[in-house]
Amino acid sequence: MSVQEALEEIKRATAEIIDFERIEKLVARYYESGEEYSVKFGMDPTSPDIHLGHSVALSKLATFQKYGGHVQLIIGDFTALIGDPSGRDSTRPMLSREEIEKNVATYQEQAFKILDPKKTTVYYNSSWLEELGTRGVIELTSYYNVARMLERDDFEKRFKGGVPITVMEFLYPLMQGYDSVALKSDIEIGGTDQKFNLHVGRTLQKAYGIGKQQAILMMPLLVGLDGVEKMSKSKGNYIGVTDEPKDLFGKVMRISDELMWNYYELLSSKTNREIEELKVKVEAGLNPRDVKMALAEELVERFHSKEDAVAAKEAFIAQFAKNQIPDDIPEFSLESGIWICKALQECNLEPSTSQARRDIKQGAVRIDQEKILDDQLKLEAGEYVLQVGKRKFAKVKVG
RNA sequence: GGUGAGAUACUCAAGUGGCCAACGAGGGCAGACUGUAAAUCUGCUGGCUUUCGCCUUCGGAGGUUCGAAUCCUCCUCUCACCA
Repeated sequence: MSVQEALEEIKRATAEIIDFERIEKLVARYYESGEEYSVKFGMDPTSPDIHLGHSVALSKLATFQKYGGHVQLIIGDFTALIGDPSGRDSTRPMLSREEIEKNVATYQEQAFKILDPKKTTVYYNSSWLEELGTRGVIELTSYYNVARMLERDDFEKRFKGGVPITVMEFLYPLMQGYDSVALKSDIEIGGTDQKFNLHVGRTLQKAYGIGKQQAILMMPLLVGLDGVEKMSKSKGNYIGVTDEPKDLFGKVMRISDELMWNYYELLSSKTNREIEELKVKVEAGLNPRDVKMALAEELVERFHSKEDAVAAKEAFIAQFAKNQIPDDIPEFSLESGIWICKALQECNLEPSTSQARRDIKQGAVRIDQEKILDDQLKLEAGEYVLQVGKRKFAKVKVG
């Protein structure tokens, strides 16, 4: 792979790059002399739930690792105590030590499913921020002024809107920036929402005179399953990295064809050339479904295993292409003569008997593949497979 | 602190005494069509096996009334303007 191609891949799907010339030089130098450069990425262990959106930056880091980048993975255990104000309309609640430590463990585990451990060094920013001391903090704060701090979008909105901003929150970007000073990072990656913080790192590197300024590479926010809003837990449009293989596979299959390419660029480890080839094939008549399946398979393999990926794919084809009943469905024992609506509720297929009635009327309920329309039906002794819609199944033993 | 406006289901938002389990939109679920895609069309979207019935719900607590989401009182919270 040529330097040019490597750079193209680094640039792929980025939202914005500051000082790309520097990245060009670093990569070129690696190709000439094999000398590595450092790529910094900070993870704030503030939430226990990680979804694909969080893995976008990690995927980009993995790309850098292919082309001479050594990753500085910073666990923001100290800054998590403060809470990143980015994109927030109010002060973040502080987390306890225990919560943070628990999150750190999950984050690290997930990160190394994507990153090459041989080309990664993990740092805890408490290790230098804690010993900075009051004197150090005061020095740090002298390098930035209030007007510039208030320029940032979210602060400006809050300030104008009369929503309180604590002085502590001013410290957050300074400390994240100081990480870049401490580690003398060459490049830093972050989401577009990190723009301000990333710039502070650049500014501080200059102020402290470490002899270089980091290039900045910003990744766009991943769009969720609905294809509109950014992926987030609270919107319910997320794909969790700890989702079961089948769920993960199924969720990826539910994204639109358009969005699929976006996911490919942001998440897949495929090269630009490979992705281009896929696009050409689809143009030529290949069913986009098959391309989507390949993506689903890749992601399941990344977060679980090769075997899980193959199994998930087979199960998917059996269930949806061949209309077979999946084999790992939950089983329940029920009493003879139970009302069908009650049974559906008992098996967690329906939230209420009222909802069950409505679904039966609409022909959404099947017993052993046979559609039923009688909402007064009672189940006699025997074994049945109950189904609601295309995705919800339960095996029941009546009697 | 003063004045005014507001709080309705997952979200936005109608409704100002009975026709209200509550218009409409979005979202969600389901059906048709499909590739579990998108788009489109259709239905549903509080609970309860007496389902043209019963019960609970319109910020909270009381009250008026045969009857209240709607009127009155107090409370809580949000927003706007003024100071």
